[in-house]
Formats: sequence, C-alpha cells, structure tokens
Amino acid sequence: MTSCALDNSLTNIQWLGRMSSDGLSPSTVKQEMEKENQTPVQVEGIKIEEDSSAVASTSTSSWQDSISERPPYSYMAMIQFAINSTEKKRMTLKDIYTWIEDHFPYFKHVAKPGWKNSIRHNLSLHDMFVRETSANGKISFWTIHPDANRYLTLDQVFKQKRHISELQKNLGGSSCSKTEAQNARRKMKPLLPRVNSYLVPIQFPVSQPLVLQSSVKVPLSVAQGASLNSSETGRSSKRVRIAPKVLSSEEPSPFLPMLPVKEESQCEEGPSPFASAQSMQENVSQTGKEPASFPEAPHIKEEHEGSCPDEWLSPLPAAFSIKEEPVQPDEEQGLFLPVPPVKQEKHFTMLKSPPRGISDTLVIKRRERREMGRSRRKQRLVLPCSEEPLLVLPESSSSDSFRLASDLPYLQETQPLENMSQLSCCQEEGGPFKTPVKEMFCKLPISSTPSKVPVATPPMVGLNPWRSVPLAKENSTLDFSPVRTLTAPFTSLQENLDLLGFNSTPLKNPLFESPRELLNTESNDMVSGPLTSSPASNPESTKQLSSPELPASGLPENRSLMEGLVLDTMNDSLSKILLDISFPGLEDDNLATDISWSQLIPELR
Amino acid sequence: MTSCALDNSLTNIQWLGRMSSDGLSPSTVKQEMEKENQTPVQVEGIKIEEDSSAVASTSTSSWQDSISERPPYSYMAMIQFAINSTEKKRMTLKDIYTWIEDHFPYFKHVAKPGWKNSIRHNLSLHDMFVRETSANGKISFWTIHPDANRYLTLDQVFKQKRHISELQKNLGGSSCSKTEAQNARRKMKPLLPRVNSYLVPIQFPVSQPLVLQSSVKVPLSVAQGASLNSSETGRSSKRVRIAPKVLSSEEPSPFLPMLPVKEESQCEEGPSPFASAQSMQENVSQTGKEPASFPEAPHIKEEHEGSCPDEWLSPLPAAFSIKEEPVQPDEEQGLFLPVPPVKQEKHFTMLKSPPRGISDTLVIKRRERREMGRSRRKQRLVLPCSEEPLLVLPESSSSDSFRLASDLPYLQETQPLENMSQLSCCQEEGGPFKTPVKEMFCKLPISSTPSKVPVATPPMVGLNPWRSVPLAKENSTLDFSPVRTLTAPFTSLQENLDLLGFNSTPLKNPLFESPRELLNTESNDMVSGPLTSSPASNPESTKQLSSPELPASGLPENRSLMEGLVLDTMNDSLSKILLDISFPGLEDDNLATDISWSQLIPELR
DNA sequence: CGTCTGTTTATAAACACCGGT
DNA sequence: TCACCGGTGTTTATAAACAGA
Ligand SMILES: [Mg+2]
Ligand SMILES: [Mg+2]
Repeated sequence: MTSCALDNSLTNIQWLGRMSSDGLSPSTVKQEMEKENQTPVQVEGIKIEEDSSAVASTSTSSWQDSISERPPYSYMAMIQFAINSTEKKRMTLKDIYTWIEDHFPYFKHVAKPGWKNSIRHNLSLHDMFVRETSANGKISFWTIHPDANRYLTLDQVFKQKRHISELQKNLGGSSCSKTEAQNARRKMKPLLPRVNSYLVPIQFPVSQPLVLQSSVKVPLSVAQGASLNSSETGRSSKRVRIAPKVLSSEEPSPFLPMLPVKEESQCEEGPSPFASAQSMQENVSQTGKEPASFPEAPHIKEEHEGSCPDEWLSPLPAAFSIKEEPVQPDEEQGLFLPVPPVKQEKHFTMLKSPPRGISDTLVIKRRERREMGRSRRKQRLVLPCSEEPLLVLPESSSSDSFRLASDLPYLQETQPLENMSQLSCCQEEGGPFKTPVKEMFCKLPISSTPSKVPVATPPMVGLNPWRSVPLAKENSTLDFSPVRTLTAPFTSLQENLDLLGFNSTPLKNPLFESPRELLNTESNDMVSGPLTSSPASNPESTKQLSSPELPASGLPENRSLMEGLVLDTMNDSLSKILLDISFPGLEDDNLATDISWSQLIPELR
Repeated sequence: MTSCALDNSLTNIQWLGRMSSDGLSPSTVKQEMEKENQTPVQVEGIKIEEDSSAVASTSTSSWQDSISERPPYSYMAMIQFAINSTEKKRMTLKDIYTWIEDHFPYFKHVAKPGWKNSIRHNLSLHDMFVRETSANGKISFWTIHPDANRYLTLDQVFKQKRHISELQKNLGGSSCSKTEAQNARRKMKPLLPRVNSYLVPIQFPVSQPLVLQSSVKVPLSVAQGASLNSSETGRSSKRVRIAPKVLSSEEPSPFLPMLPVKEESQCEEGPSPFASAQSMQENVSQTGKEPASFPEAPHIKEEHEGSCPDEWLSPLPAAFSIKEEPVQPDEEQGLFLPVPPVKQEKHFTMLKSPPRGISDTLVIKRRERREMGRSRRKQRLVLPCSEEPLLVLPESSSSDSFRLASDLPYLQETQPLENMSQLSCCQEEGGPFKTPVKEMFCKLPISSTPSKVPVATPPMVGLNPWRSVPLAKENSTLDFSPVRTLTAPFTSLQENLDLLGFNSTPLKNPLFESPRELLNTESNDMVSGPLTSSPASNPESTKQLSSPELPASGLPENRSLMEGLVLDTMNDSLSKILLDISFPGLEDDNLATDISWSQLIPELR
C-alpha cells in the first residue's frame, strides 16, 4: 500500500552502507558487488524503494536500528516471517526477497547477491516450505506447511525480545558465572535468538563492537553500556555468523500461539510496498494478542504419530515451550516413536523402519527416549516433529509472551560453564579453536571440521598488522601465514571480556538448545522445571488450538557487526592463484591420466 | 578376512598420490595438508593399510585406477556403498571413513580433511541414514533406513558400468551431437553417475584430461582414446565437481535388485581391513547375480503412499529404472501424491498437508502430477519416494543391467542442445555463465546464483597464462580478473570436444536426471520410449522383488582431475586481507555501533 | 582440555526447467 | 518458431559453529 514511499530514506541507507567501503581500493570489492546485488533484481521489481525509511529511522525496535547489520535470524526464520506476514500465508519468491530487503536492509545494501541463492536453497531444502501454484497455474507461491507453521512473525519476535530484556533487567543480569548459571537454570531461559547468530561477513582488523544485547548472560543495562566500551575490541574476525541454530522442534506451538497476524496482507503478486515500517511499529503496538481468530488457519489434519519432520517445529529463535510433557511409556512401534525421535525421523515417521531383524541395536531414537543421557549426542535434540506426537501443548493460548519470560531462564542453565569458558571465547573473537584451527596452507589442518581462522589472510599479506600474537599453539608449523597470528590478539581481548561476564558470544543463547538439553538431562539431573519432552511439534496443536506451548522467542543479540562485507567468492580465486603459483605443471600429469576412468593404469608416474 | 594384506601396495598408492605434490613449493599446501588429514585419524585406526593394493593395481574396474582422482560418486552414495558392504548393513563413522579411504584413495591421499566433515554432514542431513546404538549402548552405528536402502554397493555400480560401456560400444558411441542425442533419446540412458561429478579441488592452469569414460555421449573406446588427447586441455578450472546429482528417486529398486551383497562383513568395530581389494575383484567376478537371497533383507513394510522421503530412493548414480509406469490417475490426496511427487513431499507424505482452506492454489505436487508440463520447474523430478508409491517395478529382476543399456539412451536426449551449447561449455571450462559469472571483486556479481569462475585467481595474478580468450560475453566487465580469461580457452577446447560428441560435461550423465525429465516431458513431447514415471522409489520393490528397474549406474567420467588441492579455508584469509588492505578503519565505526541491538541509532556516520 | 562425533546453518555451485524476447 | 537469457528450483559440496561425550 504505502508503495513508492520515500526513495530518500533508501538512499540514506545506502549511504550509510557505503560509509564502510567508500572509494577505497579496488580490493574493496564487497561494497561494489553488494550494490550490484540488489540493483539487478530489485531495480526492475517496481517495489524496490517503498518504505525503507522506516527501517533507517526507527530506533524503537531492537536491532533493526543498525541498518546495515545482519539480522540475527536464520534464512529459514526470515522466510517464515515474510510468508506469515501475508494474509494468505503464501508469497512468491520475488516477494520474499523484497520483504526481506525491506525489513532487513542488510540484504538490500550489504549482502552479496548470494543471499538470494541461500533463500532459494532454504525454500527447497526445508520441507516446511511448500510450493503451491495459483489456480491458473501461472504463479508459484511458497507456503509454510500448515502442520509446521507456527505463524511466527517478526513482530512477535520483537515483542519477545522486549519481554525478555525487561525480564532480564528485572531479574538482574545473570552474570552467568558457572555457579550462578547453574543456579539460574530453571529460571532463566533467554528466549532470544541466541546471542551470536549473524552472518555478517567480516572485514576489519580489530576494534569491533561486541554488544551482547538482551540475550543471556548480560543484563541489558550492562550490555548496552559495556557493549560500546569493551565491545570495540571484541571479535572482528569471523566472516559469517551462523545463525543461532534454533533447533526446529523447540517450540511446538508458535511463539505467541497466535495464528496469522496479518502484517502486510499484500499477498499475491502485490509488491507489498510498505512492509518495512510495520514491523517497527508493531513492536510498539500492543503486546498481548490473542491467537486463533484467523480465517485460513490451515492444518488440522490428523497428525499420525510423528509425522512432522523437524524443521517443522521451530525454525527460528522461537520460543521453546517446555511443557514438561511426560515421556510416554514407550510406543514400541517399528521405528518412529513419538518421544525423543531423533531428528532422523523425518521420513521415518510413517515408515516401519527398523524391521531390521537385528535385535542387538536399537534405533537411537528409542534408546534415547529411554536412557536419555546415554547413547550418542544430539539426535534427542530432534524433538522436532515425531517427537511428541501426543502432546499438544494446549496451554496458554494468548499469554505466551509472559509465559516465555518464565521459561526463558531455562535455556541458559543448560551449560553455563561451558559457554563461558569455551564457547564464549570462540564466538566473539575467534578465540579458542575447538576444531583445530584450520589449515592455512601448510600442513596444519588436522581436524575434519573446517573451523575458521579469525582473520585469515593469505600468505602474501603482512598488510594488516592487526595482531601478530600467536596463540601459542600451532604457530610453529605455520610461519608465513599471517592468518594465525591475527587470532591471537582477539583471543586475549575477548577472553578478558568473557571473564568480565559480558561477552556476548560465550553463552550465546542457549535458548533453543536448552530445551533439548533439558529433555535429555531430565532423566539425569538437569531437569528441574517443566521441561520434558517437548515443544509440541505437532502442527495440529498449533493450528487447532492456538495452543499454549510457551512460545518464547529469541531475541537478537547483535554483538558482532558486519566486519567486512567480504566476498567469499573471491576466496576461491585467491586460493587458486596461490596454488597455481606454487605448482607449475605437476598435476597435469596426474590430471591427464583421466582417460575414461574405466581403465588406464597410472602411467604418469 | 584378508586383513593385513599388503602394505606395499598401499605404499605404492601413496607414492602415486605424492607424485603430484612432491617437493614442490610451500604453496603446494594441499599435499601437505592432505597427508595430515588422513594420518591423524587413520594412523591409529590399526586397519589403515590393509589391502589398498587392490585399488592401486587393479586396472580391471573402471575408474578406481586413477588412484588420486576423485570418484564420481556423491558422499551419499559412498556412504551407502560403505554401509552396504557389511553384513549387518551398519557401520561406525570411523569405519565409514576407513572404507571410503580404502576404496577411494583420493580421500586418503588427496582430499582435504574437510571431506570427513562432509561425510558427517551427509549422515546427519539425509534421513536415509539412521543412527543406531549397539545393545550395550556403547557404540553408534550408522545404518540405512530399510525403506530406503536399495543395497547398492560399489560392486554393483561397477558392474553396471561395465554393462553400460559394453552396451554403448555395441550401440556405437552416440556422438551425441544434438541431432543424434535427440534421436537417441529413448534408447540411451546413460546410467552412469553423470559425467562430471567430482569435487576435486582445482589447481592447475590448463591441460586437464577431459576423459568422459563410459558415461553418455562418448563410447568407451572413443573416450579412452580421445580422453588422453583432447582431454588434456579440457576443463581444469573448476574446483569441486558437484556430484551428478542422482535424484534420489531414480531407481526405486536397487541397481541390481540385489539385496545385501556382503562385501566386507567386518561390521562392528572390526577394522575391516581388506575391503579394498574386494570391489575390484568382484567386478571381475560373475556379472549376473540374482538378488533376493540374503538374510537380513530389511524393508518390506507397507509403503503407505508416498512415505519415503526422497533421498530414500537413489542416492547415488544408481540406475534409473524407467519402467514406464503409467502415471496413476490422480490420487488426489491432500498433498502427497504418488506420482510426480515433488521433492517437497518428504515429510508431507503422511501429513494431511493442504488443509489450507485456500482452494485457488494447488499444492504443486498435485498440480504437477496432473498437468505435468506446467507448473513450475523441477519438483516433478522429485520422483523420489512419494513418487510412485504404487508402482513397484517388479520387472526384470536380475537382468537389469541390460535393461539399463536400453534405457540409457534416454537421459541424454532431454536437452541435448542446451547441454551442448550452454551447459557443456560452462562445466568444463567455466564457459558460458548461465548464472552471470560471479563477481570476481569488481561489481560484476549480479545473478544470485554464485556461479564460479573457472580459474578464479585473485587480481594480482597473471601468473597462469593458460588462456586469455574471453568467451565473448562478459569479458568487458572484468578486466583484471584473470579468472575469466582462463575459462575461455577451455570453452573453446571443450566446445570442440562437445561437438565431437565426447564432451563429458555437457550432457554429463543425464542418467538420473533424465528420469525426471522424462516424466516431465512425457506430457510434452520428449517422452518417447518407456519412461513415464518411474524409478520405483519404493523400498519394497527393492527388497521384495529384486525388481527390475534397470539399475543403470553411473559411471565415472572423470574428466576433471584434482586440480589443486587448494584449501578453501585459505580463501577466507585472502579475501579478508584484501579487504582489510583496502579498508583502513572505516568500518570500525559501523561495527562499533552494535551496542545491544535494541537501541543505538547509527551515530557513527 | 582436546578430540571425535553429530547436528545445523550458511554459501557456492551446477544444473534443470520455464517463460520472455 | 527458436535460440538465448534470466529467474526459479533442486541438489550436492564445503566450511563452520556448536553441542555432547
Ligand atoms: Mg521445500
Ligand atoms: Mg540422518
């Protein structure tokens, strides 16, 4: 509706975005590219400009303020926000792009064009997103599987944030020292999206804002004040923040049980010019809103046993309704068991899986359900769909946000210590290296999990003398790789910060993960409160009732910022170059051997 | 059984592998790293050496010969090969690593450590792989969901290859010029894994073997001879070949309907030292083997409707039993329809999906099933699981390979032209740029689909003067990026080759894809032969009957080779460096703004 | 504390297919 | 009508970040 709003605002945004790049050297690449990204597609879209102004100007909401920063939501979450912002709960790919750009300027002005590829990838990959075709068959709409849709909207998330932050303040920031964290367990559950989830490409050497925001450990007051100061040196390396990882099955019911919220309503092809401002405004609007009361509420079906996949559940930093839901006895069906279905369930749900005939091994799902604490990691986390087929979570239908508050305390506890010590460091600065470190180009790479090096710079560098303090470990092996050295500085700084207690990264937001853990740990000792099995993954609950589930949602934490807008694509080039240089033509021999694979003995050597 | 075979052989292999690296310059990185990769994990494994000799020495089989080249199988396929090589059809992660290293030396000597991360990623991502725990709960085994397991083994694939190649020869190599290819349509269906699937990191400038192998276009004889000659210049750029993309549902029944084949039998923890030789030998062994006749043949269950996910089906370059299978009338169920189920089905299968309430839009699946040719792309390809719940493909139970031969012609036809013109070029050399090209680091990037530039070398290059012949298109935009130029040469060469008919890339191996296409095109005009819907995706068929399906499997084509064992990880570093250089401290400002996301107006600028 | 295993998210790519020109 | 192109969709490959043991 508010189409063709102000181009000016948009312009402003861009301006800001450019600040970083400016007329730098050619290597600045990013900015250049970025701009192109948006323009190509949107320029023609007609609905490009609109009210991007809202984003730029509004300071009320939580993170949108920092216009060019990457939002703490995963692509999956953003897609859901976009689709759920329409009345029909469906949206064309192009409109999804537009919605996201309008609500998250980062993608419009900073992100590389590849972000659209990621959107498409997510739409295809997640079963939650279903493509439907218009009656005439001319248009394709992306929808959210009714059984999986919790009707999450950006607004809801915002509200959640506010609630959380308020609560945190009231609670007093949990400094989350081990002891404290542990104690806090039951009470705190940072609904926030997990502290560190961002993708922002990195760029600059040092001095990055660490900001934690409302998330876990740091009380808002602290976070805000501290963020500016200490955050400066925080973590600057990393290039792309991996989203919080919401664990799909977290909250069976939507954040706020609410159903559709009608945000934009311009479904169909309607460019929907104006969406941006809304989210902001909505935040300010009334908090409590009752769910159910929407026409199209889809799903309902019978939810067999554990029919829902996994993402179905909580695609974003949603709430985690920890209902407690007693673990059912033991179904004992072939394979899909309602309870702690491991993630793998997905398809399994209906299949008779384990007719294996081997009795000595149990499908982990079942095992886990029982032993909970044993078997192998994860999986139990999978609560997702098949999880608790039975529990519907028909609880608080509209007061969710509040509910969440109470639940929030939860998550954090799961592993206070660990977060602080290990995790916390790593995230922000690139500190610890759980997985080795990654091989620069010597012979360091040992762990199979890549792991990134904070600053990673190619050998020929030496240009950025940010730091040169080796971590004390691997240095010896690599000499020429400046990369390694860079990390050192960060770690030191960050470590300090972490210790101080306001490192955003450490704890991140156990929010979603905690649910899992809770379930698991339940049998052990962790459990104390309400958790149990689960977040009703059942779509039904969501639809039929506005169901209770305590939708807590995560909140952004923001802390890191966009560091460089680096273009990953370049990476390849560089690496190749290096290689080529070093290797004249040796490989040709090897390569040449191909022949038809079918034969040809290595004659080369 | 044949444990502790010859260490010598292994040694030899390594030797060969090293040939490429040797004592090159430090930049050689790869080799260095690679070695470390393997050593760390395997060195301790005890079962490391074993009979790797088989691999090195045997020239009988198709591609294993080229020891250091990346096999044409996707990770998913290799994992299946590994797991299905055991009697119990289960394997620990470590053993999977070992099996793959033993059977595909590439991973043992060339691949970067990240390949193990990819293995784990595939295990977790694909629902087909289910983790089970031993009775005592001490050990985790990875298994293949019985409903999805077609008991594919490396041996079977090999056999398939041979069959195919033979058939091709008999048929006379289809030079696959457009006209020919089109004509061949119904007859040829290259069961091979698709020509170009590899991941090999790239490294060298020019002169790469193109080798096509037995796959589609090129008759074996031709491929072999030609490969060496023309292949030289083929494609060298690309870094990682994306696997053929087997389209999971391709062959509902296993290649060779066979059930378990017992290859290694050393399940459990047994290091299984000796697996390697077997595959080779088996190839030589009898070709025709009847299926069914194995104890544990799992699945059977009732396969509801479209209960199987998708990967369930044909994870590897399996055969594509193009049974014809008439498209069922129209089930009309909520969403999952047996026929051309779109991939999205996965979970949907059992859920009542579309209770949406909106009648104007149809779930694509349904639509496609009906209209087939309309709606949106793909999806129909999805034949995978839900596809033809009904058709079982109980056809030729053991003569599949032959069947395949007849089918092969099929695939290629789908889009001969396009492949030749557009696709073919791109693949090999980096030729055309369907998706723009990717941004080197200027402002070129426009298409949201990354697209790689053949040689991608950073700006400062000029080192490899492989080619400088622009494709005629985009050149103008990028000047300094040597990358672009590199592609040109290839294209020219390859194009020529393609025209010749033995370009591996263009058509690749429509094998698996063809099925999809066939189905789709059916309604249109493409269809001519037997295709129709499908490759029985039903697990049942596989098990119950050795069902016919024509398992054609893909074959390697190999063509590209490992170009550089470049380390992607480095890339980041490089890009960052460049950025940093260009940007002094501008961003700090931006970054500093983080604060707590919740507030803070962009004060920086 | 470090490694291995497992789960997820992010990206880049390679293609397929479709519709517009 | 057809070839080319760009947008849309689907998959595979990789790198990473974490959780858990
Ligand atoms: Mg989908
Ligand atoms: Mg799995």
